[in-house]
Amino acid sequence: MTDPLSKRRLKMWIRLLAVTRKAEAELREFLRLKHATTLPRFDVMAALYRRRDGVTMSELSRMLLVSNGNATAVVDRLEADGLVLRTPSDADRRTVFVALTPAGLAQFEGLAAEHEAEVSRVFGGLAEADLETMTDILKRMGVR
Amino acid sequence: MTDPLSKRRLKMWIRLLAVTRKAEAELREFLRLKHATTLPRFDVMAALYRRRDGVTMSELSRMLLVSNGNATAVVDRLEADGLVLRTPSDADRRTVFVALTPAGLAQFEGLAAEHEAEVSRVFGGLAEADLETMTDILKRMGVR
DNA sequence: CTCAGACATTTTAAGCTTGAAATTATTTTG
DNA sequence: CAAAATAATTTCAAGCTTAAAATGTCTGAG
Repeated sequence: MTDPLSKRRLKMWIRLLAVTRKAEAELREFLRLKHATTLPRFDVMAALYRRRDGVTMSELSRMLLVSNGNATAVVDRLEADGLVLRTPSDADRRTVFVALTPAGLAQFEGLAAEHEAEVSRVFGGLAEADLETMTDILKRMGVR
Repeated sequence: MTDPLSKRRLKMWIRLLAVTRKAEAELREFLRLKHATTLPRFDVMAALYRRRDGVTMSELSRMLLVSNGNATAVVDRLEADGLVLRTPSDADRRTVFVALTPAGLAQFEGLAAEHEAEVSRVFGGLAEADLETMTDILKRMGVR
Protein backbone atom coordinates (compact mmCIF):
# COMPACT_ATOMS: atom_id res chain seq x y z
CA MET A 1 0.00 0.00 0.00
CA THR A 2 2.88 2.32 0.85
CA ASP A 3 4.87 3.82 -2.00
CA PRO A 4 8.48 2.80 -2.44
CA LEU A 5 10.98 5.09 -0.75
CA SER A 6 12.04 6.86 -3.93
CA LYS A 7 8.46 7.70 -4.80
CA ARG A 8 7.87 9.13 -1.33
CA ARG A 9 11.00 11.23 -1.66
CA LEU A 10 9.73 12.51 -4.99
CA LYS A 11 6.38 13.44 -3.52
CA MET A 12 8.03 15.23 -0.63
CA TRP A 13 10.17 17.19 -3.11
CA ILE A 14 7.16 18.21 -5.18
CA ARG A 15 5.42 19.52 -2.08
CA LEU A 16 8.56 21.23 -0.84
CA LEU A 17 8.91 23.01 -4.15
CA ALA A 18 5.25 24.02 -4.24
CA VAL A 19 5.27 25.45 -0.72
CA THR A 20 8.51 27.32 -1.33
CA ARG A 21 7.33 28.78 -4.62
CA LYS A 22 4.07 29.88 -3.13
CA ALA A 23 5.81 31.65 -0.25
CA GLU A 24 8.33 33.20 -2.63
CA ALA A 25 5.55 34.55 -4.82
CA GLU A 26 3.86 36.17 -1.82
CA LEU A 27 7.07 37.76 -0.63
CA ARG A 28 7.90 38.98 -4.11
CA GLU A 29 4.50 40.62 -4.39
CA PHE A 30 4.90 42.21 -0.96
CA LEU A 31 8.30 43.66 -1.86
CA ARG A 32 7.07 44.93 -5.20
CA LEU A 33 3.83 46.54 -4.00
CA LYS A 34 4.92 47.87 -0.63
CA HIS A 35 8.56 48.64 -1.25
CA ALA A 36 9.12 48.85 -5.00
CA THR A 37 11.91 46.28 -4.86
CA THR A 38 12.55 42.63 -5.67
CA LEU A 39 13.57 39.46 -3.87
CA PRO A 40 17.07 39.29 -5.41
CA ARG A 41 17.76 42.89 -4.44
CA PHE A 42 16.48 42.21 -0.94
CA ASP A 43 18.61 39.07 -0.67
CA VAL A 44 21.76 40.93 -1.66
CA MET A 45 21.05 43.76 0.77
CA ALA A 46 20.31 41.29 3.57
CA ALA A 47 23.62 39.53 2.96
CA LEU A 48 25.45 42.85 3.01
CA TYR A 49 23.64 43.81 6.19
CA ARG A 50 24.74 40.63 7.92
CA ARG A 51 28.32 41.33 6.89
CA ARG A 52 28.38 45.07 7.45
CA ASP A 53 32.14 45.28 6.96
CA GLY A 54 31.83 44.15 3.35
CA VAL A 55 32.13 40.95 1.36
CA THR A 56 33.78 40.02 -1.90
CA MET A 57 31.70 39.23 -4.96
CA SER A 58 32.63 35.55 -4.64
CA GLU A 59 31.55 35.39 -1.01
CA LEU A 60 28.33 37.11 -1.93
CA SER A 61 27.39 34.64 -4.63
CA ARG A 62 28.29 31.73 -2.35
CA MET A 63 26.14 33.17 0.43
CA LEU A 64 23.17 33.56 -1.90
CA LEU A 65 23.67 30.31 -3.82
CA VAL A 66 23.65 32.14 -7.15
CA SER A 67 26.17 32.31 -9.97
CA ASN A 68 28.74 35.06 -9.83
CA GLY A 69 27.46 36.52 -13.08
CA ASN A 70 24.11 36.89 -11.37
CA ALA A 71 25.61 38.62 -8.35
CA THR A 72 27.42 41.01 -10.67
CA ALA A 73 24.16 41.97 -12.39
CA VAL A 74 22.17 42.59 -9.20
CA VAL A 75 25.02 44.51 -7.58
CA ASP A 76 25.35 46.61 -10.76
CA ARG A 77 21.74 47.72 -10.44
CA LEU A 78 21.94 48.36 -6.70
CA GLU A 79 25.11 50.35 -7.25
CA ALA A 80 23.46 52.42 -9.98
CA ASP A 81 20.76 53.23 -7.42
CA GLY A 82 23.35 54.29 -4.85
CA LEU A 83 22.42 51.55 -2.39
CA VAL A 84 25.68 49.61 -2.46
CA LEU A 85 29.29 50.49 -3.19
CA ARG A 86 32.15 48.52 -4.71
CA THR A 87 35.62 49.10 -3.32
CA PRO A 88 38.68 47.49 -4.92
CA SER A 89 40.92 45.60 -2.51
CA ASP A 90 44.39 47.00 -1.91
CA ALA A 91 45.85 43.63 -1.07
CA ASP A 92 44.57 41.79 -4.15
CA ARG A 93 43.61 43.76 -7.17
CA ARG A 94 41.39 40.97 -8.49
CA THR A 95 39.14 41.32 -5.49
CA VAL A 96 36.28 43.78 -5.00
CA PHE A 97 34.50 44.44 -1.73
CA VAL A 98 30.82 45.30 -1.76
CA ALA A 99 29.02 47.04 1.08
CA LEU A 100 25.82 48.93 1.75
CA THR A 101 26.01 52.70 1.45
CA PRO A 102 24.41 54.77 4.23
CA ALA A 103 21.36 55.09 1.97
CA GLY A 104 21.34 51.33 1.43
CA LEU A 105 21.65 50.69 5.16
CA ALA A 106 18.79 53.07 5.92
CA GLN A 107 16.55 51.52 3.28
CA PHE A 108 17.33 48.01 4.43
CA GLU A 109 16.66 48.74 8.08
CA GLY A 110 13.24 50.06 7.18
CA LEU A 111 12.62 47.00 5.06
CA ALA A 112 13.88 44.29 7.37
CA ALA A 113 11.29 44.63 10.10
CA GLU A 114 8.42 44.68 7.63
CA HIS A 115 9.87 41.74 5.77
CA GLU A 116 10.03 39.73 8.98
CA ALA A 117 6.42 40.63 9.70
CA GLU A 118 5.41 39.53 6.21
CA VAL A 119 7.24 36.22 6.51
CA SER A 120 5.50 35.75 9.82
CA ARG A 121 2.15 36.42 8.15
CA VAL A 122 2.88 34.01 5.29
CA PHE A 123 3.68 31.21 7.72
CA GLY A 124 1.12 32.27 10.29
CA GLY A 125 -0.97 29.17 9.65
CA LEU A 126 1.83 26.86 10.68
CA ALA A 127 1.43 25.49 14.19
CA GLU A 128 4.26 26.31 16.55
CA ALA A 129 5.16 22.66 17.09
CA ASP A 130 5.33 22.12 13.32
CA LEU A 131 7.49 25.21 12.99
CA GLU A 132 10.07 23.82 15.40
CA THR A 133 9.96 20.38 13.81
CA MET A 134 10.44 21.85 10.32
CA THR A 135 13.39 23.97 11.40
CA ASP A 136 14.90 20.94 13.02
CA ILE A 137 14.59 18.68 10.02
CA LEU A 138 15.73 21.40 7.62
CA LYS A 139 18.77 21.88 9.81
CA ARG A 140 19.52 18.17 9.54
CA MET A 141 18.97 18.28 5.77
CA GLY A 142 21.80 20.71 5.87
CA VAL A 143 23.11 23.01 3.25
CA ARG A 144 26.54 21.57 3.65
CA MET B 1 16.57 32.53 25.52
CA THR B 2 14.08 31.55 22.83
CA ASP B 3 13.54 33.88 19.89
CA PRO B 4 10.17 35.50 19.44
CA LEU B 5 7.80 33.62 17.16
CA SER B 6 8.28 35.90 14.16
CA LYS B 7 12.04 35.51 14.33
CA ARG B 8 11.72 31.73 14.45
CA ARG B 9 9.43 31.81 11.43
CA LEU B 10 11.98 33.91 9.60
CA LYS B 11 14.78 31.49 10.42
CA MET B 12 12.67 28.57 9.26
CA TRP B 13 11.97 30.38 5.99
CA ILE B 14 15.64 31.10 5.40
CA ARG B 15 16.48 27.43 5.89
CA LEU B 16 13.57 26.31 3.75
CA LEU B 17 14.74 28.54 0.92
CA ALA B 18 18.34 27.39 1.24
CA VAL B 19 17.46 23.69 1.18
CA THR B 20 15.11 24.15 -1.76
CA ARG B 21 17.63 26.17 -3.78
CA LYS B 22 20.35 23.66 -3.11
CA ALA B 23 18.18 20.78 -4.28
CA GLU B 24 17.01 22.76 -7.30
CA ALA B 25 20.61 23.50 -8.29
CA GLU B 26 21.51 19.81 -8.11
CA LEU B 27 18.52 18.80 -10.19
CA ARG B 28 19.19 21.53 -12.73
CA GLU B 29 22.75 20.33 -13.10
CA PHE B 30 21.60 16.73 -13.48
CA LEU B 31 19.11 17.66 -16.20
CA ARG B 32 21.64 19.77 -18.03
CA LEU B 33 24.55 17.33 -17.95
CA LYS B 34 22.72 14.03 -18.34
CA HIS B 35 19.77 15.06 -20.47
CA ALA B 36 20.56 18.40 -22.09
CA THR B 37 17.39 19.96 -20.75
CA THR B 38 16.25 22.36 -18.04
CA LEU B 39 14.01 22.33 -14.99
CA PRO B 40 11.26 24.52 -16.51
CA ARG B 41 11.11 22.28 -19.57
CA PHE B 42 10.98 19.21 -17.38
CA ASP B 43 8.24 20.75 -15.25
CA VAL B 44 6.10 21.50 -18.29
CA MET B 45 6.58 18.03 -19.71
CA ALA B 46 5.78 16.45 -16.33
CA ALA B 47 2.56 18.43 -16.12
CA LEU B 48 1.61 17.37 -19.66
CA TYR B 49 2.44 13.79 -18.78
CA ARG B 50 0.14 13.85 -15.78
CA ARG B 51 -2.64 15.21 -17.97
CA ARG B 52 -2.04 13.15 -21.09
CA ASP B 53 -5.28 14.29 -22.72
CA GLY B 54 -4.04 17.87 -22.85
CA VAL B 55 -4.41 21.04 -20.83
CA THR B 56 -5.06 24.66 -21.69
CA MET B 57 -2.32 27.25 -21.31
CA SER B 58 -4.11 28.71 -18.29
CA GLU B 59 -4.36 25.35 -16.56
CA LEU B 60 -0.71 24.76 -17.27
CA SER B 61 0.47 28.00 -15.71
CA ARG B 62 -1.76 27.40 -12.69
CA MET B 63 -0.37 23.88 -12.27
CA LEU B 64 3.19 25.15 -12.38
CA LEU B 65 2.63 28.33 -10.37
CA VAL B 66 4.17 30.46 -13.09
CA SER B 67 2.82 33.41 -15.07
CA ASN B 68 1.02 32.65 -18.31
CA GLY B 69 3.60 34.62 -20.28
CA ASN B 70 6.19 32.27 -18.85
CA ALA B 71 4.23 29.19 -19.85
CA THR B 72 3.90 30.60 -23.37
CA ALA B 73 7.67 31.02 -23.66
CA VAL B 74 8.59 27.54 -22.44
CA VAL B 75 5.89 25.89 -24.56
CA ASP B 76 7.11 27.87 -27.59
CA ARG B 77 10.55 26.36 -27.21
CA LEU B 78 9.29 22.84 -26.58
CA GLU B 79 7.03 23.14 -29.60
CA ALA B 80 9.93 24.32 -31.76
CA ASP B 81 11.74 21.14 -30.68
CA GLY B 82 8.74 18.99 -31.64
CA LEU B 83 8.16 17.79 -28.07
CA VAL B 84 4.75 19.36 -27.50
CA LEU B 85 1.91 20.39 -29.76
CA ARG B 86 -0.65 23.18 -29.52
CA THR B 87 -4.17 22.45 -30.75
CA PRO B 88 -6.77 25.20 -30.94
CA SER B 89 -10.07 24.36 -29.26
CA ASP B 90 -13.09 23.96 -31.52
CA ALA B 91 -15.49 25.00 -28.80
CA ASP B 92 -13.71 28.22 -27.79
CA ARG B 93 -11.32 29.88 -30.16
CA ARG B 94 -9.55 31.70 -27.32
CA THR B 95 -8.44 28.42 -25.87
CA VAL B 96 -5.43 26.33 -26.86
CA PHE B 97 -4.73 22.79 -25.74
CA VAL B 98 -1.16 21.67 -25.26
CA ALA B 99 -0.07 18.04 -25.20
CA LEU B 100 3.08 15.97 -25.53
CA THR B 101 3.87 14.69 -29.02
CA PRO B 102 4.87 11.02 -29.35
CA ALA B 103 8.49 12.23 -29.36
CA GLY B 104 7.83 14.29 -26.23
CA LEU B 105 6.17 11.35 -24.52
CA ALA B 106 9.07 9.07 -25.37
CA GLN B 107 11.65 11.55 -24.14
CA PHE B 108 9.75 12.20 -20.94
CA GLU B 109 9.32 8.55 -20.11
CA GLY B 110 13.05 8.04 -20.40
CA LEU B 111 13.60 11.08 -18.23
CA ALA B 112 11.08 10.47 -15.50
CA ALA B 113 12.61 7.35 -13.99
CA GLU B 114 16.07 8.89 -13.90
CA HIS B 115 14.70 12.09 -12.45
CA GLU B 116 13.04 10.16 -9.66
CA ALA B 117 16.30 8.35 -8.96
CA GLU B 118 18.15 11.67 -8.86
CA VAL B 119 15.63 13.22 -6.47
CA SER B 120 16.01 10.11 -4.34
CA ARG B 121 19.77 10.58 -4.38
CA VAL B 122 19.53 14.28 -3.47
CA PHE B 123 17.37 13.50 -0.45
CA GLY B 124 19.09 10.24 0.35
CA GLY B 125 20.53 11.65 3.55
CA LEU B 126 17.11 12.34 5.00
CA ALA B 127 16.00 9.75 7.53
CA GLU B 128 12.80 7.94 6.64
CA ALA B 129 10.99 9.23 9.73
CA ASP B 130 11.98 12.79 8.87
CA LEU B 131 10.79 12.26 5.32
CA GLU B 132 7.32 11.30 6.48
CA THR B 133 7.20 14.13 9.00
CA MET B 134 8.24 16.67 6.36
CA THR B 135 5.65 15.47 3.88
CA ASP B 136 3.05 15.67 6.59
CA ILE B 137 3.85 19.20 7.66
CA LEU B 138 4.22 20.40 4.08
CA LYS B 139 0.80 18.93 3.38
CA ARG B 140 -0.59 20.93 6.30
CA MET B 141 1.20 24.08 5.12
CA GLY B 142 -0.87 23.53 2.07
CA VAL B 143 -0.76 25.19 -1.25
CA ARG B 144 -4.32 26.23 -0.69
C1' DC C 1 -29.26 41.83 -31.24
C1' DT C 2 -25.45 44.43 -29.40
C1' DC C 3 -21.89 45.87 -26.98
C1' DA C 4 -19.46 46.16 -22.44
C1' DG C 5 -17.09 43.44 -19.67
C1' DA C 6 -14.84 39.14 -18.84
C1' DC C 7 -11.65 35.76 -20.41
C1' DA C 8 -7.55 33.08 -22.78
C1' DT C 9 -3.57 33.81 -24.78
C1' DT C 10 0.39 36.26 -26.59
C1' DT C 11 3.50 40.11 -26.71
C1' DT C 12 6.54 43.29 -24.61
C1' DA C 13 10.02 45.36 -21.70
C1' DA C 14 12.66 44.83 -17.89
C1' DG C 15 14.97 42.22 -14.76
C1' DC C 16 16.79 37.59 -13.20
C1' DT C 17 19.69 33.51 -13.87
C1' DT C 18 22.81 30.45 -15.75
C1' DG C 19 27.20 28.41 -17.68
C1' DA C 20 30.93 29.48 -20.39
C1' DA C 21 34.33 32.52 -22.20
C1' DA C 22 37.16 36.48 -21.53
C1' DT C 23 39.94 39.53 -18.70
C1' DT C 24 42.98 40.66 -15.31
C1' DA C 25 45.72 39.48 -11.32
C1' DT C 26 48.17 36.30 -8.26
C1' DT C 27 50.67 32.14 -7.06
C1' DT C 28 53.17 28.05 -8.02
C1' DT C 29 56.72 25.67 -10.02
C1' DG C 30 60.20 24.20 -13.39
C1' DC D 1 62.66 34.53 -13.37
C1' DA D 2 59.22 32.88 -16.77
C1' DA D 3 55.57 29.96 -17.82
C1' DA D 4 51.72 27.68 -16.30
C1' DA D 5 48.16 27.02 -13.20
C1' DT D 6 44.83 29.12 -10.30
C1' DA D 7 41.75 32.73 -8.86
C1' DA D 8 38.26 36.84 -8.85
C1' DT D 9 35.44 39.23 -11.49
C1' DT D 10 32.94 40.65 -15.59
C1' DT D 11 30.93 39.87 -20.05
C1' DC D 12 28.12 37.31 -23.07
C1' DA D 13 24.33 34.71 -25.13
C1' DA D 14 20.54 32.21 -24.15
C1' DG D 15 16.86 31.06 -21.55
C1' DC D 16 13.64 32.08 -17.59
C1' DT D 17 10.33 35.04 -15.22
C1' DT D 18 7.36 38.62 -14.22
C1' DA D 19 3.70 42.28 -14.64
C1' DA D 20 1.36 44.88 -17.76
C1' DA D 21 -0.47 45.87 -22.26
C1' DA D 22 -2.36 44.16 -26.49
C1' DT D 23 -5.19 40.97 -29.17
C1' DG D 24 -8.80 38.21 -30.19
C1' DT D 25 -12.93 35.84 -28.44
C1' DC D 26 -17.02 34.93 -25.77
C1' DT D 27 -21.19 36.01 -22.94
C1' DG D 28 -24.91 38.04 -20.95
C1' DA D 29 -27.62 42.21 -19.60
C1' DG D 30 -30.43 45.30 -21.58
